[in-house]
Amino acid sequence: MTGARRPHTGRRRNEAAREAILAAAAGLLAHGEVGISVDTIAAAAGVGKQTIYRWWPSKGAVLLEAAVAQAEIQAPVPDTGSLGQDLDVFLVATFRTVAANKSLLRNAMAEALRDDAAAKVLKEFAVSRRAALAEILERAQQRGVAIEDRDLTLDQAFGVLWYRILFEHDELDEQAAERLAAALARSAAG
Amino acid sequence: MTGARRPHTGRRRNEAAREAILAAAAGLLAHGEVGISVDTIAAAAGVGKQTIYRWWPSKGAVLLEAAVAQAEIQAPVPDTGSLGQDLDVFLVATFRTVAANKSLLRNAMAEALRDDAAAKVLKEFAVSRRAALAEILERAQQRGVAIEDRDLTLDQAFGVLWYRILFEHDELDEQAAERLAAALARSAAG
Amino acid sequence: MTGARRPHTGRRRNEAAREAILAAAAGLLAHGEVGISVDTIAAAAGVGKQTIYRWWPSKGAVLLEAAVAQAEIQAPVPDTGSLGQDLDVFLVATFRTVAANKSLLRNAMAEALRDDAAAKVLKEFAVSRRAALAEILERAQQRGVAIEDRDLTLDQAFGVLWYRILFEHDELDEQAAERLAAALARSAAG
Amino acid sequence: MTGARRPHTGRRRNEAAREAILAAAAGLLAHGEVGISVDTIAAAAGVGKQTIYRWWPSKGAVLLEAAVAQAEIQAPVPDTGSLGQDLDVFLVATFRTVAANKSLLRNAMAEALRDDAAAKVLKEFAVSRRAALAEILERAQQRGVAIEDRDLTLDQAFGVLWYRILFEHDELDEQAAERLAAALARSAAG
DNA sequence: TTCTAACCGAGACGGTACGTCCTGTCTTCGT
DNA sequence: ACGAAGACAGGACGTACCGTCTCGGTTAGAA
Repeated sequence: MTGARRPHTGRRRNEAAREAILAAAAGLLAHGEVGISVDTIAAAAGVGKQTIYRWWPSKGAVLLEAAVAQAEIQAPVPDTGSLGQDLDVFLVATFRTVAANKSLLRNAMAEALRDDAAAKVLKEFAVSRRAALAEILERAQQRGVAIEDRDLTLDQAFGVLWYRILFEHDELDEQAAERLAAALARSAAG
Repeated sequence: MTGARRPHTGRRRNEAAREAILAAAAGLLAHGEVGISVDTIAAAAGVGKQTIYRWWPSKGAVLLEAAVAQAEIQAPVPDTGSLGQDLDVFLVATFRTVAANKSLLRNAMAEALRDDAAAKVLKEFAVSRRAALAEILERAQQRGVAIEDRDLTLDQAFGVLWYRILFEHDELDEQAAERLAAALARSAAG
Repeated sequence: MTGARRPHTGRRRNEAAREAILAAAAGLLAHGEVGISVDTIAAAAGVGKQTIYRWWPSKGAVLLEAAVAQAEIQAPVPDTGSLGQDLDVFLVATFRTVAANKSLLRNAMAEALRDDAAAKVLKEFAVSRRAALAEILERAQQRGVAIEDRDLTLDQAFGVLWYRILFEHDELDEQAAERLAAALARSAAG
Repeated sequence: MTGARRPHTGRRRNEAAREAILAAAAGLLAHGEVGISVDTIAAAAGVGKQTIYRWWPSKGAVLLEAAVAQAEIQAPVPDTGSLGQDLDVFLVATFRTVAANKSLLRNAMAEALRDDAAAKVLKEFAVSRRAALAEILERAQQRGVAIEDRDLTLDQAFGVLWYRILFEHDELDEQAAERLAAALARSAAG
């Protein structure tokens, strides 16, 4: 990765360097490494360490930004007209993405637990994901479906997700997503 | 803490030293410290570093064992004859203990994500807590209550718990426990 | 000593740090300490331990370099026209310097016996001192004085010196130097 | 070496254990090892560490005693009636023994430089060797040979010996011994 | 056009923690 | 009382990493 010679951009920020850093970080995170060091990221990106610290406040912040950028789910919020189906589509897509980025997300959480700047990024990510699911519930309510406890429903969805990411005791496959969707539909619109 | 002179026990393991180490580790964990070092633990316990490494494979393993020992919930599995009530009692007690040990559990997870030995201890802890809740559901089934998906119900309970421990976006109070208990009762015995 | 703030030198080696390390090491050596630790040197020099290990292969190598730099005798090779007088002047000066640095030299030898890198430095020092004395003998030969066995004469001079440094059974004063000079003159130019 | 089962001797000191310790220490010393630890000696001797510390004040003391016992030269003080011949015989025998135990003696000196108890043993050894050579000179004097400076002559002999042991710049063979003997004869009885 | 300020790769630096090794002491259990 | 075994407190070792700093070089845009 070091080989990619980037042209200097004079006194403007070098966007290519920024991308190389995030790419290198994402690569190391996804690879499941545990002790990722700044030197390693810098070397993998072919970048000086200072270039990292010029733009991010700490190692954790870089890793988190890389993780979030990587895990950013393309899954658009579905709108099938049925709460059950919306939940199912959303969760199946979410589980799929998460399963593909599991070690990255575990690493992200590990960083967030030690680094406030990283925690902030992870929380923003979580908030944006919650908003997507909240929209689905919101629409159902507007259609007249009674939702018992919206926040708790969101916690249950993402709680199960993160619990399985972190404890690895059970699968993160399509079937798991569908069962969770069904349970949430029962519980929310009890 | 260093002052506590312990009698040597010759060529048998010194149980007092073991306890001093776990107590020191638990104290530091509970205090919410983030960068707990082995030297700090050793100094606080009045112990040589080697005595820690003689009995635990890594720093994470000590911290986890200390955390688990500390968080080990006394809450006996309730048996009120009603699933809803059992869930309520169990979760209220669990939330209370967890709230009192939140930073300890966050630290524990941080260690577990970096250290396999620590992860093992945390998983054993999780398994034992799941077993307690599983017993409640089991008894309900034996009383004829139809439980839709037992494992998923357990994941929902502990998922919400850990999600709130780690993301700190919402309370871990009695009311939250009761709302979760109600939702689980609806969802499980739909 | 720690207080002496040194300016950073960017990516070039910081010569001031190098000197601070050698000065700190020499200070500890001269003080007659026996168990000099790298941490102690680093602390005394106001330097990180890694800065020592970046430039020296081992503790012994630093200590030896410091010892040699310190003991490097200013005594210029005398040229009085008489072998006996040259020997006398050289040995008196050498004995004086050695006596003033005895514990430093003992420490240096202790390191050299345990550390190959240190041994190398000590040997280079010994070679340079031998060369100085050899020059005196050489000049005497050119003047027509018959030297029986030059290498052995050198060994006798430095042998007596080190023997007294290490075994401390006898003085290293001016009188001793003069008696040795006389004996060597007798023996060499027998 | 551990295998050699020794019978317990009840409450009397076990002489076999003492010998096993010295033998193990001598073995390690002769082998040229540099970082000889007490555990290593104890294990090689099939002995508990405490058994070593019960009888010797420090690691260095054991090693030195072992070294001295090993190097103890059998060479009886010769009495040929001629100073030159006596010196020759004595030094040739001494050099031979020393050459065979060089790394042992280097190790011994390394210990002595760090351990006072060891230094004491080494000095006693040196004194006894000096006494042997002094006897030769004494007898020559009684025969009417004028000895210029007896102590210095002793220093020259043992100085050259130790200098070559420690700096390893030249041989310790028979020829070296003979040349030294000749030089000393010239120098002493100038 | 020249100057200068911000960027970049590189890597040394002070400092903290790691996990290992060793010393000399202490205690148990067996002879 | 002694011996084998080995845990213990303490402390040094050499390595890894963090975040800061400076160097020497490049380029964009202000003077």
